[in-house]
Amino acid sequence: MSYQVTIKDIAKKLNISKSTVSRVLTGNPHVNENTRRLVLDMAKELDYQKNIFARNLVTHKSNTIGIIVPEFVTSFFPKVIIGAQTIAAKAGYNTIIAQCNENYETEVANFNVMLANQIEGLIVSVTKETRNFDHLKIFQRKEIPIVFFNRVCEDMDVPKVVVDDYDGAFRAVEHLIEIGKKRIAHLAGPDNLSISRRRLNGYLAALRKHNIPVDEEIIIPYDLRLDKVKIYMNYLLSLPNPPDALFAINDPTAIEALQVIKEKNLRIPEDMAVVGFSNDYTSALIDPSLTTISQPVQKIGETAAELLLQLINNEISKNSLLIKTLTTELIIRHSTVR
Amino acid sequence: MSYQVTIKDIAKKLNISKSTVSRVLTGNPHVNENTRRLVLDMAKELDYQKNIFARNLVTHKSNTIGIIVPEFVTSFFPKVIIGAQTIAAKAGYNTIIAQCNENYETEVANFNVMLANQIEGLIVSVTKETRNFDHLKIFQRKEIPIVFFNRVCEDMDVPKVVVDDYDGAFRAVEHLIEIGKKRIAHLAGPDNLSISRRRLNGYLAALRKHNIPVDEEIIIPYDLRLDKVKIYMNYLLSLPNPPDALFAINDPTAIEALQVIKEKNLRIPEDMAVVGFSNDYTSALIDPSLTTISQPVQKIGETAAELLLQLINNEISKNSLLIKTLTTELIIRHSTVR
DNA sequence: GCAACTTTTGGGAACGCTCCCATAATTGGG
DNA sequence: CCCAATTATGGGAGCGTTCCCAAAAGTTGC
Repeated sequence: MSYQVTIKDIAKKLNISKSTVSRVLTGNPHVNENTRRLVLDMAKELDYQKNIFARNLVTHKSNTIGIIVPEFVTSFFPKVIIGAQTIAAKAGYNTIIAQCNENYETEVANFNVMLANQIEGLIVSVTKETRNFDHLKIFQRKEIPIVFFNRVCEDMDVPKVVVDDYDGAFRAVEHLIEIGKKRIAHLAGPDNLSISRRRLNGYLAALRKHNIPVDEEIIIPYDLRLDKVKIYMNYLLSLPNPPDALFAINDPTAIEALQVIKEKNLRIPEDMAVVGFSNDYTSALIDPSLTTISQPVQKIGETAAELLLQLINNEISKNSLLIKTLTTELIIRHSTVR
Repeated sequence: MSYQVTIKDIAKKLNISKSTVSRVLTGNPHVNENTRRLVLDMAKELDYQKNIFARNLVTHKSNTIGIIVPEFVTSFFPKVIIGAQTIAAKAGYNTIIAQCNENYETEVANFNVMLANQIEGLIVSVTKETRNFDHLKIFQRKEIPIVFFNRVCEDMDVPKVVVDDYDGAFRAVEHLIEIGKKRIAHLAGPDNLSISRRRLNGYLAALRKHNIPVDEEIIIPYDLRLDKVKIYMNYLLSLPNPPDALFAINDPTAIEALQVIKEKNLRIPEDMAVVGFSNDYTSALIDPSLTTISQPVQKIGETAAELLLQLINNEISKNSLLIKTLTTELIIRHSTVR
């Protein structure tokens, strides 16, 4: 690496002490206006770049937060990151980002990267494989604040940002009932994710409210590996008493299901209506377009970052049970209404 | 932040010098096997975490590379990042990621973040607005290696990773000609992006090869703002002699065009065939599914990172004119063949 | 014209680490 | 059994900052 200009160089050039230079550069008011100008000009002239490692070493602050997400392929997590990064940057914080390919080992490795980088706080959504949370507890021991979003660990007493999955699912299913559906299947997520459970509960509540019997036979929790959807759909459609509607845990699942239904030449929504969850970019574009629940994606990231910064600055308690729930919106398209 | 365990703590506990501890932790071989074990065990027991700021300060190495991408919404750039990050991690490098929302000012700001973080190398794809490259030249002055990918600055003598846009476009257009199309429009990208020019050239070459006259009237360069596509398509379709096919600069453009064509109740591909470029996730799912050119996305990131690491280690020359060109693949779907 | 301030500057320790140089411990050959 | 060679350890400077404390310079009032 090429030679780095230091405050010492500036000091020497101006024949003053490095303390004074440092004072100028840190915005300390106890310095003459004239010398301030001189230092600033010289810094610019020499193309001075502050050495953050030296700074972080003495201040014991890294000015960095971390974000760990399970995947990067759907646009959901990248959009959350944009939201979080925007807020962090405004507060002068750097962000380091890691994605886990939905893999538990990678997640643990990423946590260690975060630890090594001495982040001051962490925003996390876990992989669908994650059942053990010890790697998270290290952060609690070290008193590094954490904020969960989306896929949260409910047992940990840290703030969380979620959308109202229960309510969203409830409205999705109620919508199906309102268009006249009587037998609504549910492709659910793995039950280690609380998000799956909350959506399932919303589904169940809507059925109960409208006195529709719950049939375990048409509620299928699965591991979100899309190649499985075809199997489950074939199963559902070949039942003696097949469902007339499907509520899918998320849009990719719903889209996959739509393909299967189309292949079988069933009419959508007459024979089979479908609702997804998350309003992915693709959902408006496919044919038929997908009715779904949209969530304020970027807002999730912003809220998580705001919360994290408050934790870092001790404006709220580290293990507060704070849960920020953002609202969802039902978007009706052609997979339920022609 | 809570108290941090240092090598001094380990040394004190074991009654040895911090030099010896440091030797163990850096893998220096001049240390007794027995003390090595003791130090390692104690480090684990105390939950020792190396302070990278101190380390970076003395070694003058940040062990970090940067990646700057124009956007995060389509899955293209996130996938490239996965590829690059995987390679970097294998070499023991951290990665810091920044996205620019296709905004030039944000890009410049992100470059400064990279500078402040003393990255050892940078992988970049510029925004569609970027016409001035001074912010990149600072890196050259500081001898920090850069690798471009996808959207490159052709005037800069740094290694680049691209796909064979010319060839891809050529084959896309030749495919349209082979299915019998005679008047092929092109929705092109802004001409400051070399990627647009290369695809345009491939388009022109295919027409020339098959003796199809070039008509400037149906070649429309635009700024990639999707809301404009509708206007251009309406224009094209209302020409006295409208085109019978469209080659779009990328998949989002093609998908948008498909919507307009469908709204007008034209038959696809009979009245109007469409080919895109990039094989986005959505392209296989829409109706009709989109014929497109696929690129080895993750491989692009991997190649860029490999190149960058070689530059950092001085295994290749910094301003070599090295251009790695990866091959593309034509994926035929229903937007051109029923 | 001097004490008592206030404002501005300088000196230097400290942050946690690496790495050079010197010293101590161990080994082995004659 | 001693000296040289080898191996293992310790001491301490230095990386570029920040920040405390003290010193210097400038200001004020009587």
